[in-house]
Amino acid sequence: MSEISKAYEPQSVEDKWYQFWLDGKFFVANEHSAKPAYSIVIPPPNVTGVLTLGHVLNNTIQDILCRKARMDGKEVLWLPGTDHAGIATQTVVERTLKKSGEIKHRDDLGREKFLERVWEWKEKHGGIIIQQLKKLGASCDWTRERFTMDPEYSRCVQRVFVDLYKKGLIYRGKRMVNWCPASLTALSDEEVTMKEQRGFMYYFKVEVAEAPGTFLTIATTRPETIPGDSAVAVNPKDPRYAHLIGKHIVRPLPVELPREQKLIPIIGDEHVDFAFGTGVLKVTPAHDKADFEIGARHKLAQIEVIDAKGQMNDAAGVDLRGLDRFKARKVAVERLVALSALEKEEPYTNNVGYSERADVPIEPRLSEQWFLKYPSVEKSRAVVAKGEMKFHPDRWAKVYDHWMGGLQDWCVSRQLWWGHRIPVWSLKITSGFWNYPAGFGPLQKLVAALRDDSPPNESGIEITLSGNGRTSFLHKPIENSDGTLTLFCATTHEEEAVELSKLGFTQDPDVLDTWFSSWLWPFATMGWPEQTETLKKFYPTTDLVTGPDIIFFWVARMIMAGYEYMGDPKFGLPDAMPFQNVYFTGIIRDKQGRKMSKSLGNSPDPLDLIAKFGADALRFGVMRAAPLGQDILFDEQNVELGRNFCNKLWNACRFRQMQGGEVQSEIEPTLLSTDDKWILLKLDAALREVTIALNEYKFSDATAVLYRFFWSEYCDWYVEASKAVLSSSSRRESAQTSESGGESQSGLTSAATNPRAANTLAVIDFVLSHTVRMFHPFLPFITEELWHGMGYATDMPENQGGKTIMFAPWPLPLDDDFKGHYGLDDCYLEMGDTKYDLVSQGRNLRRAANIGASKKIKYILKPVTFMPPHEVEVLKLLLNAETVELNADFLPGKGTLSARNNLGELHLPTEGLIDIAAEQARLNKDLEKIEAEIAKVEAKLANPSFTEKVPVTVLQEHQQRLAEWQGKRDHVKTALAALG
RNA sequence: GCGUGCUUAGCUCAGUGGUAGAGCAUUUCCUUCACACGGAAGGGGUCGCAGGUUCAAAUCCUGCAGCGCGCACCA
Repeated sequence: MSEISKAYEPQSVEDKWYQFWLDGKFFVANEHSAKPAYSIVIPPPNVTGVLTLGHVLNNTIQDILCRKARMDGKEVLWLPGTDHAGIATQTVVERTLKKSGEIKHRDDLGREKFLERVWEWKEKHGGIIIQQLKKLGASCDWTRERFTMDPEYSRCVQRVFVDLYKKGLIYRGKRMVNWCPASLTALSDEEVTMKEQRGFMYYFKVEVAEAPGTFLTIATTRPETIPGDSAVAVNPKDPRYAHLIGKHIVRPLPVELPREQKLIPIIGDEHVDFAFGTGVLKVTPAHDKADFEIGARHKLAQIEVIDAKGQMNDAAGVDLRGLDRFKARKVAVERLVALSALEKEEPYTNNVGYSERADVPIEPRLSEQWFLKYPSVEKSRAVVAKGEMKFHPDRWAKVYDHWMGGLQDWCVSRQLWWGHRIPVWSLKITSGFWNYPAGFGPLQKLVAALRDDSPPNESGIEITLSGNGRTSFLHKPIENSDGTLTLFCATTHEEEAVELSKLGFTQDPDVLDTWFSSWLWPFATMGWPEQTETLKKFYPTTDLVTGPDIIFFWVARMIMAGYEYMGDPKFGLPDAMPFQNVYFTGIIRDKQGRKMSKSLGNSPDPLDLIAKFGADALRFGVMRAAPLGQDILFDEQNVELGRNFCNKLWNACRFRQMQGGEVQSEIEPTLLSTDDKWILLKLDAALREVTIALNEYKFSDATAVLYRFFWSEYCDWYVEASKAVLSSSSRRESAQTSESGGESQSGLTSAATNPRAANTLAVIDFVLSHTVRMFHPFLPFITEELWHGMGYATDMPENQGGKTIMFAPWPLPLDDDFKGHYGLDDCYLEMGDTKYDLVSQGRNLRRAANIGASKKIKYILKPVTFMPPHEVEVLKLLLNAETVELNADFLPGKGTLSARNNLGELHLPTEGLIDIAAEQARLNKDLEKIEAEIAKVEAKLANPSFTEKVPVTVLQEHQQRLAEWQGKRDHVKTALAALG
């Protein structure tokens, strides 16, 4: 702050200090530190993503928590990193390559070449979001940055997969999965969102084969799947249809098939709701989850009619073959009409599952995938239910519990290339396999293992093929329908993989769901499975800050992984749970309440906002608008307000700079004014409130307190009042040039020679140095600049604020000793408040008298008790008065406006300048209000049950209030009378 | 259907039993020597609706309505 600009310019400050923090290694966590640990792992953003306002919200909160923890003397680890985001990243790269005309399909490049391109893309774009987080001021330990596809991290993923496979928790199965026809991969249930869709319900009739002339009517929304129907189901209790069970109907499609090939049975199944539709359900086991289960119960054929791309296949018949499923729906309806089978169609709205990522309807599809039965479910559920791990706001605990209570196995395989390839190798064998010549080392072992019919555990056995201590896990062979066997072997070891390949095994082509890697994040980033010092020091982490939209995707799964892998006693950790507190942010929306989205274009670029207003302003604006647990409607005005606040802080410090004088000198108790005591007590209150708000994760409350304290209390009242001291002292010595080196630009200062002024500056320094520290977690850049610029760093020990405000101690509320020593009695709060209230009233009189704000005027004060000259000086200054004349016997004449409170009466003679009628109207309005209040309180006090039952303090309060209102009424009446 | 949150000033939101608050917007005045990214003074609300508990309800209870979110889902 050598040159003090009139307005704060964040651009010239922010990059400088960020580099300073990096150079000083202030973000680096020391796992050997004796300080208590505080840790957060970042929710890893998509490596090729860019910063959004959601990230700003999320990471500002984490940064506030970390910076506060550092100031509290904790050893802080904020562990950053990025996520490989399988589908999203692969899709982006694929689309880019297609756009450039380089490929038509990723097959044109092949797996390896394609992956090379994705890595190139990652190298090019991967750093962007990290750089953006730095712009925001994030105090992450960048030396520990991790990526979910780092070699060490990938090994963790493999290790966990193989371990769960060995435990029998991961299995392969042909099941109905959520298939995304756009991304051509299976998805987990969590990646499907239900959307309302307007369509039609089609009613078509079918003939009962055994009873010609008898027809059933079937209602369906998906007539294109008729060729895939292998039964018609009715409820066995349905009297309309029960007698038909066991008979057959003739399926209308495909039309070209002979009648006998289209006969499908009528079955009875409790699943059918006979109140819905016609009570007759077409069963398509290959294309509907519920139908699949009915099919399984009744051993129905699974007829696939839709392929992976969502197009009809040959089995759908000549009419539909090759058509997209939605086009096929129209054609199927046309065919039904042509057959006179369609009875009616009605507009119908139903919910359809959409792929969250690709935004296309999911196609339920039979396919072979890897599934996981979740581990450590009970512990994970209990820890939250019992409140050992706390969710904020806690209602999310219920959501979590509900989900944990209805867990479905997790489909973890994805038909993608970008991700962690599944570490399972398979080989289809025939009987000839058993006759391999003996002595062919590894193979013999394998054969021997298999011949030993009864593997030691149910799911498989551990073997070594490479012979160097590495092992693989050989799963129990799976029998195929053609009599062959498929062997599955899982390993984390390269050498074993080589051996397996030699034997003809091939690795599963699929990769794992991205969340299968990120659920290990809290410990895989800290060196697991080694027993690292980092894990010992920083696990379990303290807080997790994330959005509720990923509570199932990520939070719940991390808890389970934590228990499954960190529960091992060898770690000697106090607890296996990955974090002690989870703070769920709101979701950022635009000011119309819509979600931020690229297609709507309503998502401002945080970097633009930083460039325009500064990072501190963005942080403050977002924090101020983000109450606990509520969605945030974002408006650029919030950021503007943040900038204004920074500017206010800047200028308040600038004002102090201009006074010169010694920095942070001792405060002399005997010289403290009521204003000094008032602001010190207000500071004390603010410190308490902010500390409490932060402990409760109430960031918007905290910013509101900062704003109120600094702007409304410190700047609006204290600084203005302090000018009475600083300027009167200068007036007394007005002829003198300041001795403090020409710094007295404003002409206010002469602190060096005036002890009162010097003491005021000491109070200002005390307040500012506390304020700047209290603001630092929220506004890291400007506070670091001021900390050094104001000279507050100089007296501090090197590691406690001397070098950087980051390690300056968090300001504690004033203790009783301090208050006693400086005479900070609570009565000064009221004295200040009353004085400032009288000032406000006095200014109001000026308005009522239509006197311009800059005109110096004369007030007469009739004080209730003795009024020290200094207080009169303050009043004079705050009222912008030429004089405030003390007159205990003043009797207001006509045209004199008056205000009063407990301090006394303030009179403003107007010499007929006022609009009498307007003033009367104003006073009458006041009077009305006052009398209404008096009536209310009197009514209460007149009620015996009130006076009998109410606590004494409340009673007294009401009595006092009545007296106050009565006093006001008398005053207004007098004023009215004075007007004539 | 189940769960959950919201409904308070024109807007965005605080306020969990005892005198209705903030910021923005708005009106008027002021470019007074920290700040016009500023200062001063105003105006503006029967706290979604209906009951109940209580001396006392924006606040607690019940019901209803509207908006949002999550989960489940009937073809």
